[in-house]
Amino acid sequence: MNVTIKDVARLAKVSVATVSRVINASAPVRDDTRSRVLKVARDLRFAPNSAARTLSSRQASALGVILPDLYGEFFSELLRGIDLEAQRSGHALLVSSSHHDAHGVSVAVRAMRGRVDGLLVMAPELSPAALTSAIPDSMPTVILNAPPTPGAAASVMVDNMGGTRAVVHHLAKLGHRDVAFICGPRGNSDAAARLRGYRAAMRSAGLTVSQDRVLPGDFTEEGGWKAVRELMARTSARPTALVAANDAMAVGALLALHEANVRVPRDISIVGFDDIPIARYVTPALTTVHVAIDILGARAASLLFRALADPASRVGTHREVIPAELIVRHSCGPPPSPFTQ
Amino acid sequence: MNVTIKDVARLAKVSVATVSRVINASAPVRDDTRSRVLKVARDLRFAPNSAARTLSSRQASALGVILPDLYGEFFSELLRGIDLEAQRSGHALLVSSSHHDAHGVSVAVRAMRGRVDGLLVMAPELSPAALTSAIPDSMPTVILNAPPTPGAAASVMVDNMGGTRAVVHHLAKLGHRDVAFICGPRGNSDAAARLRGYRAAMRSAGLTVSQDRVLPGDFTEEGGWKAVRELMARTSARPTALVAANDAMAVGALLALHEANVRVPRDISIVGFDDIPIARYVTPALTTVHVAIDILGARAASLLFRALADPASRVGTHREVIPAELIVRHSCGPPPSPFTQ
DNA sequence: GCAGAAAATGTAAACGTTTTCATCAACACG
DNA sequence: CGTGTTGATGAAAACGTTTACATTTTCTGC
Repeated sequence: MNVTIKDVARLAKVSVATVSRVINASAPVRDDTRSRVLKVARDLRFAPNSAARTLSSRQASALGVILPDLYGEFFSELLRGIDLEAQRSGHALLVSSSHHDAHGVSVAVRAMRGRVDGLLVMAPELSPAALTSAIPDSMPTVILNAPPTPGAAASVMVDNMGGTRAVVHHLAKLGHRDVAFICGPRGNSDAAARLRGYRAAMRSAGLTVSQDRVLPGDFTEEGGWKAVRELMARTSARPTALVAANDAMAVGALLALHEANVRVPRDISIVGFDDIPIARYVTPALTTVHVAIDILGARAASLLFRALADPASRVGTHREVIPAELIVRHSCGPPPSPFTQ
Repeated sequence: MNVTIKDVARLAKVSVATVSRVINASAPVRDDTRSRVLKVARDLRFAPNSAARTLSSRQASALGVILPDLYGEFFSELLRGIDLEAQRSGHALLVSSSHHDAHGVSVAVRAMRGRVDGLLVMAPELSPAALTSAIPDSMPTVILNAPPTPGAAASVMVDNMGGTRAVVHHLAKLGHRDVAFICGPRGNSDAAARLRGYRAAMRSAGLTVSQDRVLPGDFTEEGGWKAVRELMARTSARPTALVAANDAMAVGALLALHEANVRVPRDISIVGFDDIPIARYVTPALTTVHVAIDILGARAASLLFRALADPASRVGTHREVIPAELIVRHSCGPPPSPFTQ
């Protein structure tokens, strides 16, 4: 078997309690004793067993991260931010993904019981009610990208509305009046917020949103492509600008427009959301909304640590919004003159 | 406190042993007893404490993943593959990144002691010797992207040599004779293997590699950009093709060439390695080498499970190579005629 | 050198499971 | 109607730590 604290104690001729005190610096120990213990521990390559430690101290020094998926750069950035913050305070990261429904999430949560001190949960496809019932009240939890949930200590979200609002204002300032929107998947809270932002901004710019200007989509490249194909097949006049609820769809839309020989931005303007790395490289480079995903993760982790340190802060449902910033590139221009169209 | 197995036992009027047997189906229990226990467990929302379970059964049902970084799509794909395989066999994933030196890796390894059954380690910047001393002999370990290491159960790696070889052959077939190479960071084993592949393929194509055709690089976009700038500043004739050790550098090189008004592929051909999503979207689309990173992760996890299940397979240092496939896009063409240059 | 205080160390009881071994009931067999 | 035999259950000992409490040692001031 592996070397335990008892082996160290025996060889250093002290009690296990003293070894524990040396290892954790949890109580004063005489210098000579300490160095003797340390030497034995090093020689034996002793490493405390985390399971035992967790069980005894009721402290796992680990965070659970529950994600819907791991596909694409969004999640690696998110994880990177979380990991950064977790490592600063000596916490390990237990990651579990592919949880799309309430059952999956609650299974994942149960599996984390006893291994983590708190939870970071992102479940955009779950209804608020489902989310509430999935998170355990015994464990501090921070929700990612969803409104504050009863039972959670806090929630961190992207300023979806602010982002789309900035986008629409930008287009309005360029002179666009007929701006269509490609939606994200039904039931996804980010998608819903972005649609709300679009509607609100259009209204505040004095523009109307007719029903046929809200196109269905699903956050995939193919979805954006299909939406544009459908739009192009119509006989009615086409919008002068297109707001996609995310970059992937914007990229797909760009492709479809290219195939239809519609020039961007001369004939039509297009904007995305997320600022994925690809956005910079498509032609024309995509005007979009940038969100610091790593910061989102780091803030969430840091809020969780706060809740962990201060039990009082576990009740109030704190809400934090990560700003979204308009990045102007080359996919938007003034609307084409009706006479040249 | 949280509800424990004792609470369930008390309410169901059985011993804790019986509850354990019901929960784990580890021994026969009479039907009526089982359903009584199950009902109480459900009512109490009992979830077994993993730490206690691990301590008692010496089985963590978790895998440790140690990575150098979490930056970019490579790692999310890798994690996705690992997670897929881990979830299939009910294992959790403990992820730890930002370990660039031997000390960092061994700290991470120690922190995992008692929380995981085995380790997946990727440490491209560590020397084989450092890697060997960092991995604990008490824990089955699979090495990612590095040659088989003494002490490890297995290693899974990308066919770096085969990939660059395919690239060079492709260029040679197009007629190129003067092919330069932009290296990855010094001390990185992938980078070294790709350089070796380039050298070997050049030799076998009967082409010579003069020292000034091997340009330093560092796997970053900026590194590729700088390498090309440096190349353009030279007074000597420039190569007709450029092999970058990864896509990021190829993208940077593309940018520098564009700035220098050198047309791709007419004036110079360029190839990358990795097939990152961006490769498809740059102009011209990048010819590169595709590697199924998720498969790499999944295979590694599956090898680790094998080692876990069969202690005998922990000794032989099994080695598995994930194929690398040439993807031809638009960044390569025949070399320019010397008369038109 | 001694009483008392303070510092260092030891003892043993948790922590929540799994698992070995013992017990007990039911049951088949002669 | 005893006697093995089997199947279900319980009691208690691990697992490797931390930590409250008890004990011993060392210091302080006289």
